[in-house]
Amino acid sequence: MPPATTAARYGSRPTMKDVAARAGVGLKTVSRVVNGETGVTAETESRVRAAIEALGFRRNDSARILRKGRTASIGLVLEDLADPFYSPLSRAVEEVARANGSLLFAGSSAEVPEREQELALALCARRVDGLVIVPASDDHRYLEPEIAAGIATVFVDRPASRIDADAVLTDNAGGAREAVAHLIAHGHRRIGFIGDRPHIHTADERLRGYREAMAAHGLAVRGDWVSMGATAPERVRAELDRMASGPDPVTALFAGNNRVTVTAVRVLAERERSVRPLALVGFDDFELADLLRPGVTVIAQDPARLGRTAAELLFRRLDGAAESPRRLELPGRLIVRGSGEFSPHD
Amino acid sequence: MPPATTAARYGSRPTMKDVAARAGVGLKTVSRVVNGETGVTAETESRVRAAIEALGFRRNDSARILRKGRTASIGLVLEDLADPFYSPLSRAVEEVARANGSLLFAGSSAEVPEREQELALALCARRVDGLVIVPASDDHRYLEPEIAAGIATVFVDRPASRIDADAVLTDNAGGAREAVAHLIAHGHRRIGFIGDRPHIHTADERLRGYREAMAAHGLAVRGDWVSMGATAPERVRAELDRMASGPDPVTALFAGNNRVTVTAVRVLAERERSVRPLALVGFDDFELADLLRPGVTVIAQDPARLGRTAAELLFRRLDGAAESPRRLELPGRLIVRGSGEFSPHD
DNA sequence: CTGAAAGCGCTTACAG
DNA sequence: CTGAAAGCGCTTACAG
Repeated sequence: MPPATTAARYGSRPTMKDVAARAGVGLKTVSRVVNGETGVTAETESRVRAAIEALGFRRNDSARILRKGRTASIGLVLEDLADPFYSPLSRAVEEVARANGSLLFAGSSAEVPEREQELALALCARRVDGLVIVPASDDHRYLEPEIAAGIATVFVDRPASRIDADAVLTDNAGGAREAVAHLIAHGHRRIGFIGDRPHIHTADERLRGYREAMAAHGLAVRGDWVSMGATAPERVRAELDRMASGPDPVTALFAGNNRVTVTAVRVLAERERSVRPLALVGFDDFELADLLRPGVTVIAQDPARLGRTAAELLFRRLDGAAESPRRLELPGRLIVRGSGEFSPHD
Repeated sequence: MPPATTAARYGSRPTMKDVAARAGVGLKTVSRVVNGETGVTAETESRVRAAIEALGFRRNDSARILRKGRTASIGLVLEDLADPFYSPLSRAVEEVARANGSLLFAGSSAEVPEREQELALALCARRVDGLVIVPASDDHRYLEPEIAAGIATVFVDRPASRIDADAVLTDNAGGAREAVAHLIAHGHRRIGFIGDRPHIHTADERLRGYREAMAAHGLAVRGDWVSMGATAPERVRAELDRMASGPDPVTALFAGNNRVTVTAVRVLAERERSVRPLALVGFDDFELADLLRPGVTVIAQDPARLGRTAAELLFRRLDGAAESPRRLELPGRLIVRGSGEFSPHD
């Protein structure tokens, strides 16, 4: 038997028009029923519902969106969906979106500026209501027309560059100061810092905090105690080996992020027991840090809270909050577990 | 100076019509330029481009989508975006989507069947081209009309229930057999199994593999050696304490997933050194498993490969591959690190 | 090479 | 309580 209406063809779908025809009512009446509006007789409504059921109709929200303005979707652009730091952030953004009736587009920039821009603009072309961005680019002027056109945008983890925009950050410099002060309090004077590539905002801020804490305690920083660059294990390993050897080795390391910390833990675990243990404090907490021996002392960020805060600010903007851009800073938190409490003489 | 066109108002945007008016050409000509079609004089084209530039026009892809059919977007529904097992899977799906010119909607079901359904249907209403689903529900008949209407759907990690659909899975039973055989080969006869809640497909399959391996070696399984349920730490801790004590304690544990394994590691680490060490093999690998002492022996899945395989199958379907639903199984891989190689006499 | 008309599937504004 | 018309911003099919 051939299909009764176009709607029954594979790959095509019934529309409100089809439902209206089958129920013998006008298009607008179907729309009323589908949207739960008042002013439809119970009898009419049940005829419409029967037609919807029989045809397997489901409203096309893409069409609805075109007519309505808001798309009830937001976009998230970050470095890497799979990164254990960013995945709780994503989840938090998603939860807030859900609570506000929005769907979430998610995409990874892989820390490539062009990919960030491509993704963000593709999302703008879809007319997402708003954007949460962990920036990879160092120039966000490309977003100015989009923001002016009404796409609310909140940056998270790192601020926007060359435009004035909302941002939710961790107090990176403050956390770094606390980490380094902790090592100093345990007697260290020669403290190394291995961080991510310079010009990444968080890396620069943590370096600043390191320098400030050293200066505040009257300690000079030797050039070869600081290393900024890719967080690839080979580089971190080589730099740590270098800093920890020679006539005047560092006695403690402040690791600038998660990946550096993990490599440092590996390197330290491999060193012979005879060698004096190096103290270690890392920026960013990570799963199982407490199960390692020694446990790893860290400055913990709260990525879920970063995401939640950013998304909530986004939806406040969408609800009309029109003050000038804000920068929110969340504190880091020192978690003492053992690796940061060796004295230089242990 | 008041804005020259409606397009300049805050929150509203120029359309092709505005561009056409400004450039003094027809709508279709603008469309041709925007879409890089041929058959436009260089002179006309540059007039159009100038108008686009001046107005800050960006094509509204939502409108385009409505007219074209394909939305160039796919949806991903999984248990938890932030879970370290699923986040590489998400990233892999995203990469394949990107390679195929699609954007990705992502959402977490939180293992709640109603949330899975709500999310999946919301995505269908947006008319995503396809769906990758890690199911939480045990009845997917609600998706039948959507699939029939042309929304390609691939299940991953767990199969669909009550409908016939594509699925990409790990060979859970096979992996579990290998894990348990490994413990048996190291001399264990009394082996416990703590798994996730029954009726979760992967949990049931791993239990099956455990039983099969025991049976294959002529070993009976005592009822109190098996515990299926929520993977909350308190429960796992209590069950492990129970199994490892009493007159006839287990000498080895096969942990049914990541979360169970981590809790087991904690519990074992807390036991006094005097107690005989329990051997442990976990299902699922996890970061730093090699840095723990002892390193944790696991059956590793490849979540990124699961995601990639599922997404690639999805796009093959979208390109017209219309064979009947397939079930692909990827192998697990035993990684020996120390925790699974204690004999019962150590 | 160029453009006017119709239509994608809805909602809005209005009339009966 | 109900529905016909217009329109959201594009693309398609067609004509000049």
